[in-house]
Amino acid sequence: MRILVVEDDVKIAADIAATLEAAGYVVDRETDGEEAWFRGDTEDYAAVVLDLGLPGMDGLAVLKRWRAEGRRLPVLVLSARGTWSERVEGIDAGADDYLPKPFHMDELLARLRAVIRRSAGHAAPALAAGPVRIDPRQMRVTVDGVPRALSPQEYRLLAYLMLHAGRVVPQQELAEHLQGAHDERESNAVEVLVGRVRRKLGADIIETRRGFGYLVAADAS
Amino acid sequence: MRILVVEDDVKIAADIAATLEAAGYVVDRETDGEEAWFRGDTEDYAAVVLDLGLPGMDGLAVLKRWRAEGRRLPVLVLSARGTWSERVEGIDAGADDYLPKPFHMDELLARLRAVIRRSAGHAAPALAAGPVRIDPRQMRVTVDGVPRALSPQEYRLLAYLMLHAGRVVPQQELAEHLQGAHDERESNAVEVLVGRVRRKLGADIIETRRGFGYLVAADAS
DNA sequence: CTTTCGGCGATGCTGCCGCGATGCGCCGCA
DNA sequence: TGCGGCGCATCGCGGCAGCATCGCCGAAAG
Repeated sequence: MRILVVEDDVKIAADIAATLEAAGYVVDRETDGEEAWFRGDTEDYAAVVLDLGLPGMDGLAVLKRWRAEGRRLPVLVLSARGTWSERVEGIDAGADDYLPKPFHMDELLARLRAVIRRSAGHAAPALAAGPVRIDPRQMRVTVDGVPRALSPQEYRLLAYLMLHAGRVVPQQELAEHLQGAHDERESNAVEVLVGRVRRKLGADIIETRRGFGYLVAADAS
Repeated sequence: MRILVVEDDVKIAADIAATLEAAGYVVDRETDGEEAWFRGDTEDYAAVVLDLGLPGMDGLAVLKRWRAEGRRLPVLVLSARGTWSERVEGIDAGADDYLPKPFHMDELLARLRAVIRRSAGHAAPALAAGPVRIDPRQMRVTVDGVPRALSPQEYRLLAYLMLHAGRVVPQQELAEHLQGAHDERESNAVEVLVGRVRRKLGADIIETRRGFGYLVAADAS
């Protein structure tokens, strides 16, 4: 398993590389954005660990360029400033997961494994839960094979819930994911959005856990 | 949610405490490093806000001592000297996040929430005692495999008792854990809650120790 | 301009949770 | 041995938080 680590801070890069190598991966290191893009484009990696603050070309730009070309290799984004808006930006740019600094190496390993496994399981990373299927590349949603039109926000809500299928997601986490700023409970935006998705896809897709959050059941298979 | 604030500057500590309490947390304050270590070691906090410059025992030493003992509670480190080397030092010592002074209270709140959520999602193993199982991801409780619906408070009560299975938990400790506002015994909230959990899960799950507290038996295996 | 989207306030409903009242069992005490 | 105090169980009720739904409107996109 080859992993590309893109990180300009030498000390952090060395730490990550040591950890990954101890876990049995083969690690290539890169510090410059442009160079990183080239290597990710021409060589074959099981995954990329990508820092956002880079010389040459910004990490987000590298990621977007890969995605624009159709490169679908798993990318785990690191960022020093773990604000939610940045996280949304990273995910929107096509990151498979996001890890805010500081992090524990154990967590990096766990998430990296998850990302690789996910990409290995289905080459086309389509999410499915019950009768609902999501094709993230086309941004299309089908229920029992019948396509349904969702607005961008509705799509993001559903995708986030299905990405975390089997887990109760607090409404505050949803609110932060959809629009980073607003923390205080001053609107019912999430509830309205859930209602709209339910009307379009069916009421039984998203389950309400009063006082906890919302839940999309994971496939029993 | 109980938070331990370790900060020797009285004014700053008061500010932080006021902010956290306004956000709904229950705050314990500590100024001495040695004392802070003891409280963090013996009591149950959702997170710790830890200043580095302390009398008695240095903040980093406190943190390292917790980690050396295997205490995994989330720690948010504050420091007046926001140098990068110090930050690395704090992270290496096992801090979950680092916040250089001066900071905005909003940012403290945001990071604290992130730290708590991360620890809740990651470090929550599935609990089991007798026929009762708790799935923290789905916030769901099953008895002999049959799911039972619990309200948030009921869930927290049961989770706390099962986390401390095999130990008699005083009801005052339960009351403080559920919501520390009410100091002295002026209500029977805990007793009512225990009764409701019993009615939903079975009377023999939670045992009463008159005059001492409540007990969930640990698995004999 | 038309249309869609997303946010907001209003309203109603369900069920959570706190509280007082009452009852029961255990203990100490005269 | 009867009595009263204490700790806990149980019940019912009311306030209100949490959520669903509706309708409106400004903004942005086509």
